[in-house]
Amino acid sequence: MYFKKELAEILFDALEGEIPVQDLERLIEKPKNSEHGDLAFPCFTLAKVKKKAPSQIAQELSGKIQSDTFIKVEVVGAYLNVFLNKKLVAEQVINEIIAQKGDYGSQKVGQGGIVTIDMSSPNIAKPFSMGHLRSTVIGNSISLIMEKCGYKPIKINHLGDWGTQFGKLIAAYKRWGDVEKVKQNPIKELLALYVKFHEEAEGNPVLEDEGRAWFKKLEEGDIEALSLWQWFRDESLKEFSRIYDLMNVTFDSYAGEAFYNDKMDRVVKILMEKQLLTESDQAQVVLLEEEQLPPCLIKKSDGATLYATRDLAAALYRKENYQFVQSLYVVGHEQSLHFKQLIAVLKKAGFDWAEEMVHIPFGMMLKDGKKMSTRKGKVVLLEEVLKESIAIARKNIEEKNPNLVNKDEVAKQVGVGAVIFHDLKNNRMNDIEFSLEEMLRFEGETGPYLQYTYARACSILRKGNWQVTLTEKYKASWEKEWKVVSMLMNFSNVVNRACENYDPSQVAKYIVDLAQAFNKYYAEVKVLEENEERYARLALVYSVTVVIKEGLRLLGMEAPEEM
RNA sequence: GUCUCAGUAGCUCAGUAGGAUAGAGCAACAGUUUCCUAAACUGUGGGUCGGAGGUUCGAAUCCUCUCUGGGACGCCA
Repeated sequence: MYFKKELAEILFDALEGEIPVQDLERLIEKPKNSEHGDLAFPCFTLAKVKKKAPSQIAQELSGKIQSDTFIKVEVVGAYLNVFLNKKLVAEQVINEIIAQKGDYGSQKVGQGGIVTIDMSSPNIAKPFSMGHLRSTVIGNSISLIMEKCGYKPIKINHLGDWGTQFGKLIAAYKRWGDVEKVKQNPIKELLALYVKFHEEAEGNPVLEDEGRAWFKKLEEGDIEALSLWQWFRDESLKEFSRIYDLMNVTFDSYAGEAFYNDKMDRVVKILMEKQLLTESDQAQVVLLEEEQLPPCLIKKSDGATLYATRDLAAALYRKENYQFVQSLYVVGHEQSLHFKQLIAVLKKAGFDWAEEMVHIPFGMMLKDGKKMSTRKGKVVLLEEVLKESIAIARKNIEEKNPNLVNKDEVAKQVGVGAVIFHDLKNNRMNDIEFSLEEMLRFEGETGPYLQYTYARACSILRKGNWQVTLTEKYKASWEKEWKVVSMLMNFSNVVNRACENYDPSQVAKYIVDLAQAFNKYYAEVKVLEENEERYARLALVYSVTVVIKEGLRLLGMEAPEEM
């Protein structure tokens, strides 16, 4: 809210400095009910200091608020309800939006600081499931929001491209694989080989040894193993990038697990030098008793490293390579303990910057109330869901707007938008029960609803021949527009809060509220009616399009001008 | 067992660093297109905010305990 500080200062003077301005500002709130004005100041806490009844204090203060911006003050019980000068404020807000366009709501708090974001991170040779969707979509939106707040995000796709599983995959391919089949449908074919390997291995333990042997060869740099691994990786990545393209997600780095292979000895050495390693059951661990955490496993009893070791190496590399001010990990809540341990180990090793690392957890995609398992093949594939969603969008266009020119493009934007928004609209931590029906709902609080609102607004602007002009003299009281205006005013606060809390749902909910307010407005007000307020109304409609479009962009969604 | 997340309308969820009568969407029912795209809008019904204590002028929100469900807890990531 723009004017909190201003009101706080006036109250500060009125109270003759008895209470610090910051405290006053914190007490000021936005009333839920618009009848209670635009800002409210409850006087309960003052009652103790002043030793007077709260309502009496409110009464006394009300006389002392004189300002062009605060045009009316009402006392209701212990509350001081303050009303803004609608004309002054509305025109200020709208001119700001017209001048700044997409930059409206941008901030500088980040001061160009680099923030690495570990996100998406699918496993090579495995399908891109709905589970990976969350990390991708949440991470992408956080990167956009942080960028808007002045940070410089670096998106890192920490691919699962190393491990014993690749030995098994190579072994399976050598036995039953077919070049052409893999080329045609890489992930499906590789997954089939992987599944077959496990099935066969149950009755034939030789296979396990074969798999291990191939992974050993891979680690030792065997040409054949390495080239097969490279090939699987390339093919998988090709398939993943189809999905990323569809969702408009890009990465600054694809350095995955394999990348850190040669960087782990150093980590072990550092931990050894600092005497943090302890032997336990032939394995090397870092004890974290003082931190009240279970020990962190660094080396297996056979000397091999583990994912904690790899993540430590990655953390070091990222700090040295990027000099981040924050390092974010958008990874499921199941791994919360792992990240606590990771940060604790780094701190113990004397790396103070470990405090700049933040795990951003999120709830799981559930199927029938349970975690989805890749093993049973019952996993839901993201690409199929997206295709289905696009098809439904396409069908809707055919029904509702058959004359639309670029139907395929719009269907893509709407279909993908529905899936993205469904994931972002709620608190990250909530588990999501997978439901196609729910996800592909296009009415109510959904992505398509927001895009539709935007398209309608654009349509009005087209019909009204709206041209962007600055500092036009408006002729309007802004009474009916006020609710929308006050929401537009709040945009930067919302962005700010979303950034501080790494929470895209704040933005998502805000756009829904804005869209609802706007839909209500133009359902009862005829924007294009020829009278002296027409220009002001069009300016408002334009402002709404700017903010909705920018809000959607921050979620990673597109805003078609017609649909 | 320890740690952790969640529990608000039939369903899915909001509830802004405790505040004024607890809000949306979906579903149900009843309406709105000679009028800017009905993917919209209007109205109706629906709640012991899991439970019990406590702090406070004031608690869905903070503290303690408790119940229910999810998840994690050394050689997978």
